[in-house]
Amino acid sequence: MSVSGSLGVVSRERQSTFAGLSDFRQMDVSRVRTFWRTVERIPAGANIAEHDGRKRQVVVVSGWVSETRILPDGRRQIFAFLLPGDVATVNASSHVGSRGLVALTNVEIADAAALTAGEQGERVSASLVDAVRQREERLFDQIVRIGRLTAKERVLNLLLELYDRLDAIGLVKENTFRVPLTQEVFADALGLSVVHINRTLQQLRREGMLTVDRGTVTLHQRHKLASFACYQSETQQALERQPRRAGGHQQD
Amino acid sequence: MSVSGSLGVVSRERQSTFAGLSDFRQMDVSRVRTFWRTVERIPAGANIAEHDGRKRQVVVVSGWVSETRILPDGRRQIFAFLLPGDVATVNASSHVGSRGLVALTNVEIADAAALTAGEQGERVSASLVDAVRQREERLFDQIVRIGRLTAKERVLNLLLELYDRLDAIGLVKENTFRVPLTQEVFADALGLSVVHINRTLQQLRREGMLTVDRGTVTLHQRHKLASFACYQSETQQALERQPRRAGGHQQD
DNA sequence: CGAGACTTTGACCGTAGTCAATTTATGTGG
DNA sequence: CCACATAAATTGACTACGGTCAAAGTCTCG
Repeated sequence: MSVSGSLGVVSRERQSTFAGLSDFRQMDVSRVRTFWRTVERIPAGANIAEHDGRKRQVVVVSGWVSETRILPDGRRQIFAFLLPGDVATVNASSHVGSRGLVALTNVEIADAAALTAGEQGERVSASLVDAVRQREERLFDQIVRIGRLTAKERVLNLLLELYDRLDAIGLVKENTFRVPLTQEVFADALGLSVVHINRTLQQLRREGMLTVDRGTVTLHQRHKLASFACYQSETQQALERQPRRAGGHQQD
Repeated sequence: MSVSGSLGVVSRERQSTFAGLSDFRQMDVSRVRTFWRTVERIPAGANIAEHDGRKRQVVVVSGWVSETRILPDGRRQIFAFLLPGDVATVNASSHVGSRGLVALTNVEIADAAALTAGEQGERVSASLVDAVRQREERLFDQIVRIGRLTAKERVLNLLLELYDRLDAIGLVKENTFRVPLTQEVFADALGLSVVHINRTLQQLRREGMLTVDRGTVTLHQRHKLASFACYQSETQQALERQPRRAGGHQQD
């Protein structure tokens, strides 16, 4: 008896269904057009390794990438998901035990060095610095998720983060967005087993917190979910960091 | 019936017992002496906040610091431990929900900006850049620990990391080192409960993998432990990243 | 010696893992 | 358009790792 939906299917997915450049936010569009020639295509499932010798910094233009480590005994941990606009440093080809970048969908990436070279270099460069900062901040969120949240909280928390990030690049429509991830991938990111991810999703659905249909996710009552899952959007975090005035408490 | 040992006691510890500057590694000694006047003392348990306004980068000179986040419901997650020589960026005063630096022992810190200002600035600066890189690498290790390792593995893995880091700054003698941490702190770092940390330590002791006596830890057969706990020292990681020759496999 | 912080135990519970079988996509070739 | 192959999602049964609660026991320090 089907419980009515999966988290998604990656490999067989028709490309460009969801993350075409057309959806890219303004600034990035121009940025990318200018350096279109430097864009490199990576097929789903492939590793993103350095070309010849040393490491390099790349920017995701379209598609989903995961930052992963495989343990010697086969266990796998996904550190982060990289979406269009995100930055990452490519290490060596991902040996067991070291960190690697794996394309979860068909992906387009650009070399950061190339992007910062042009005339807009200054601005792009600043943008990349910020992307790096955000990435680190998300690593901390990830640690909290797997270190201190329950399965339900982890799933919700991650989905809420993905919502915000996808929303920022225009990939959310009516509280709904595509998550081209296998439940197994989800499990490896959240430090849970596939089976448990499956059951947790079912429970969340039964409780009406979200809807999942073939890789399309809808979050209901995001505010409630956020407080339930200890989720703080990045903008909220920024606000708390800079409480303009120490006094004057406000309701809500 | 006492099982014979605790992980350690922090607050009441006589200061300077273990991490005096005298133990500091060469390069750092000179670095610190030159800027001695810029050193700031933080008492155990205190927060390390920014002084007046903006964020700043600080270097730990002596003592242990934790990078922490407190969740709205009281749960706590420790992201990392900072030892002498480590770098961190100070955010705003640690509100609930945001990241904060907490001194676990009496601590001495220096302002990174001040350190890079002097004549040796160039060299120091490079050293700091590397420290930042190492710190990030350790965040990934932390994610693997709490995401994919069992309790026993987590404890060992963390102790092995601490061993290497303390060894690098001359704070290990005969496989033994001081860990001025409460079991509760350990628990919050490893995403476990205090009770379970306690029992796990006992188990590890019974199995002869380590010895703990009043905050002094000794690891037995580090190599075996390392393989058991999926631990890779940083130097090992670096080696795998740069396999000089692809061929020529070696035994061991 | 007493107070408070830490560690240790015991009893019991529950979340999440494992294993193995089944069902449901998603495709593919004929 | 259908039969078959494969990846992914679901289920059920059972296990176990780790959490919770509460009560000692220890250690330090004033």
